[in-house]
Amino acid sequence: MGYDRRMARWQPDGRGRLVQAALALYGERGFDNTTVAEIAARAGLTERTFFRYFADKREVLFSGTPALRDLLVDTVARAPDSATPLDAVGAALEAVGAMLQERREGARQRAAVIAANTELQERELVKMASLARALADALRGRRAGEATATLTAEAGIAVFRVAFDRWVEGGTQGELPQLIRESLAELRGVTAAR
Amino acid sequence: MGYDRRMARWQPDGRGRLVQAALALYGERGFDNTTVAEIAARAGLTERTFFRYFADKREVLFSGTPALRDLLVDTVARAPDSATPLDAVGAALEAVGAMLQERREGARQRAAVIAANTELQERELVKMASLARALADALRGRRAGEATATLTAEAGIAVFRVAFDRWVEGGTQGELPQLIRESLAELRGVTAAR
DNA sequence: CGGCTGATGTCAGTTGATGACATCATGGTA
DNA sequence: TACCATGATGTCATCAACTGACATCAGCCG
Repeated sequence: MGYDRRMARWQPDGRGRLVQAALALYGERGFDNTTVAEIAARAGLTERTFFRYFADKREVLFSGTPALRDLLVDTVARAPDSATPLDAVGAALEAVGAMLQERREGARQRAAVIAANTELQERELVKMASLARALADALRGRRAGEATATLTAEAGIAVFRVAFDRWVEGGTQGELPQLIRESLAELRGVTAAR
Repeated sequence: MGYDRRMARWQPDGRGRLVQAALALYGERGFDNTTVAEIAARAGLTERTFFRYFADKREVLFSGTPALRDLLVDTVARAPDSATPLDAVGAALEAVGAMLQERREGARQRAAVIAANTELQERELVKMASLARALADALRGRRAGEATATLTAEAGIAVFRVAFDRWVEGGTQGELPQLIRESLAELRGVTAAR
């Protein structure tokens, strides 16, 4: 009932199927022991098609990055004028933290896959760097100085990294947004004059 | 006179020749348009030999990293007990800055090659991350707390990045160690409570 | 009907990377 | 002296990541 009998030429959402297939295979057999051909096969597609959607074998794990970037940028932009750059970044990080606190299991599974492979860690660094750049741009949009923007953004990403690691390691206890607040406080302590 | 007439079977320092050849070719024709076979040929060696010295095509540009790491770690270790973690990191960064202030042209040439290619930027991020980890370890050796060590180290690397960019962009003016001091001061301003 | 478009497939080729095995000056040792 | 171990290199074969050129064909639109 309600079934659309027109034969679609292909199954829908090839891209999404590739993401799922890759995540599963990387988790089961490891990144190195998985070929692109196998991913494509599991998704009912071809190797060539995989490379149409993703620039390379790693990129398939990072399809969520643009959404994170948007959330960061929007949150910084919405911060009140009275907020310092670091305040605005803190709010943005907490927003991302809240988003990940849902998706909890998915985020951890993905983190485990990445932690198991150097090449994937490389790509993760690249993505983090791109988020830092986006944050810095957003701060410049708030009239922060060039160096201030870069430093605040990179320090913020470091804060996120620390909090995220704690979150992943620390079993069920601990909510990511809270861990982010704590880490940010520690950063403030670290840089305070004696 | 003093000429050693024993025919060495191979030219000396194959590794060094590969580094020079790669730097030259990457600079002339770009990283992508250079094959490993070409690098090896210019060095009078074989593709297979290249991969005995370097894990991959990029790694050849980062042979200096261990020296930097050692300098950072040693400087942190030598910092007086009275120094805060951030003070110690600042001293270490300045030491590296002084080292690069020599080698000036070499450092810039290398930076230009890396700036021209995404894959190389990736690897640079990896190296920076490894330096951050080394710094954090050194701080833990000074009894800094876990999070404090990580945050200080990563913030320090961010400071270095900002200073280095300014140094590279800013023509002849500006000494790297001085730029590092300035950037560190800006970090302190950024994180100061209002 | 007929042509255009977009998602996919097919095929061939380049290159980065790795394993297995060969070569042979050097340097020590029987 | 003769011999053998070693280490740096070479040769060959192979895999898998990626890329370019071209083919297919359902659905849509005029």
